[in-house]
Amino acid sequence: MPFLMLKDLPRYECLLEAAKKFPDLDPSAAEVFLNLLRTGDEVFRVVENNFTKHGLSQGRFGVLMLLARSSRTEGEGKSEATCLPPGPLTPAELADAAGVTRATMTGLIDTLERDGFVKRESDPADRRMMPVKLTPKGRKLIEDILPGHFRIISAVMGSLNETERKTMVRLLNKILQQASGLTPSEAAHSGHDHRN
Amino acid sequence: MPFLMLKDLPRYECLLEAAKKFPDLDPSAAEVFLNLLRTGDEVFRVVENNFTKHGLSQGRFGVLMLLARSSRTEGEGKSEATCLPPGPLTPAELADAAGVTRATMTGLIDTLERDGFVKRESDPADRRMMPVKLTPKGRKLIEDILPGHFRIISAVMGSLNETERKTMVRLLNKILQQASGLTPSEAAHSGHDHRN
DNA sequence: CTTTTTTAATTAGGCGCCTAATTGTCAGCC
DNA sequence: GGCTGACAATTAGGCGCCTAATTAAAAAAG
Repeated sequence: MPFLMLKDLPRYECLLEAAKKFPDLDPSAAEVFLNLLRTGDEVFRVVENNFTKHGLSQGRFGVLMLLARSSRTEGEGKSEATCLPPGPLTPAELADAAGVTRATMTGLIDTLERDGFVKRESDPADRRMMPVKLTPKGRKLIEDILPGHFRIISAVMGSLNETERKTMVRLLNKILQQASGLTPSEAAHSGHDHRN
Repeated sequence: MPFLMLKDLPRYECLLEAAKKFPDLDPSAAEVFLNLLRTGDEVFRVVENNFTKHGLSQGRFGVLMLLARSSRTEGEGKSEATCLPPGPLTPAELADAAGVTRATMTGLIDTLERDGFVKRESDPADRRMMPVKLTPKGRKLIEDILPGHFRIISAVMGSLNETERKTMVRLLNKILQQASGLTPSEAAHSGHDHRN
């Protein structure tokens, strides 16, 4: 999540000091904000670092995961373990599930296909569709990576007990809810909507 | 923090189910992990969205902030409100403070200078140095953006009370500590950094 | 049936981030 | 003096992400 966050966060006293010049600055809110992005960045780097060893990135890994989750239940009736519909997925479905644009997904699939991890097929029923399938090589890669990936996640969260984990999830979701309400382009100011 | 995280996180039951196939998967750890990255991503998008309206990005904003914090105290003795040494900063100092490589910083300064927000100067004492200074235009931009930026942060964190904010910061720091120990540069013994 | 609209995927072009290699400068040592 | 190593900044090339424009095909409207 390379987003240029400060390596060394300002101390809380600095935020208090800065708030004197900026009445809109809420020191404790800013502190949570900075720590959230800083920690997210660091955790992101740790897992991405692991992917790099296998020639992947977070984005490429995400695509393979979605495909693996989808195709694991192929032929079986339900998708209990994957919570995803079975069968190959289209670039549009992958983009929506991953939260990136379709143009971005095209690029990801391009390189994944070039490296032999996935394969584009054609849908006879609708020739606009280009369903994507995992190749055996891609399946092997994801299965090789996953155990280590899970161990890393477990290690990173290892200092939190179950109660703390529940608390984290609850508070993160509160923030996510608030942020999601502000995502649609210009809901910037608190409460005022001046669209023409 | 565009890192391709799942738009809809797997439900906890799905993680439990998946753990049957992967003994290394710790469901509650994975849940915190997914929520952390998802929330970080969303918050990142909200603030970045605001920057975009002013023709900035998170990275460009970060550089301007560092320069503003540094130059605000120029001439005065201390840097209480900024916690940064006064005067212009070199690309290397900016890169270290921002947590990006020097090559990345060169690119950021390139576009910021092209747009007239900063200016490269030359250091007569050491001609390798190219200290960067904020232009009046750059200073005006950052001062125009900051109030809205602070209001957005305040709004995003608005649903957390002071106790919850303290808890978040404490738990995030626990995670950050663990994660920092797993980054390769410091993870190896002796903490020496061979980058560059 | 033909035209228009919608939709899937891609292309084109830009920025931010990276690593590796390069250029220019300083500093130490013969 | 001249050589060598360290360091600042940059360049070159790649990936991931974006928006806007394009192409092709299906669906809807006349």
